[in-house]
Amino acid sequence: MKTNTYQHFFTGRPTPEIAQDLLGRTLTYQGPNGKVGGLIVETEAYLGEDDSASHAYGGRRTHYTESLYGNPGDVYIYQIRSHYCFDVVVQKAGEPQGILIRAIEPTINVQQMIKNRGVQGVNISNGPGKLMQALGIQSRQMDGQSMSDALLSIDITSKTKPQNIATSLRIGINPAGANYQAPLRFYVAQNPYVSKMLKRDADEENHGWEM
DNA sequence: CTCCCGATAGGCT
DNA sequence: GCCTATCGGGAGC
Repeated sequence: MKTNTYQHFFTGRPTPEIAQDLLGRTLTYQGPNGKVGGLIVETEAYLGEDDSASHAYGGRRTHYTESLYGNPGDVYIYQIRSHYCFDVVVQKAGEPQGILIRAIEPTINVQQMIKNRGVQGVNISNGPGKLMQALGIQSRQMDGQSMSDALLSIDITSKTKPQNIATSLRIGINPAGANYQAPLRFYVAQNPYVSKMLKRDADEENHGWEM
């Protein structure tokens, strides 16, 4: 049962562990121009009410953040400036933890994603707003839906194993107010589609995946 | 390549 | 008005 599999995957272990386990799994979107998607190469964990960087900090629960409080495997889509970003909701309902998908390596219908973005190369999807534009998602329409029946989903039945997983502080959060200085950003070391990637660190040979 | 700044949209207090 | 889990362009190294 797909629903139960989702529940099992997205609950019952620490959010940072789930965030790492998402690396190398395939994110797909069944869009109006066909299926598009790629391998997840970068994630960030947001730990809910006690995490000052979380939208649910201090129990903040509004119409806008409501879907963070939903079931494990639900979609949380929000907007920052003119960009849309995507979280997977994790942990049990009512516990507002989430994992931000920050970058993917395009693998499915790459030409369509190039078209959606208007650029080629790593800039197709090396950032949370960019990957959403690459997929062709430019609204909050799917916010609150379960991935088990949404057009947007993650294949949790298989993954391409990263050779090495690197960690860092999260990007773009206010360091002064952050309760969590912990390294809650995870990425596939040497994968060129990771955001803020230095060119000299990118491995053009195997993109950081196990062979 | 790295740093810095302005643009831009929507929801909150 | 204020804030933000961003992006892309431009200046300077």
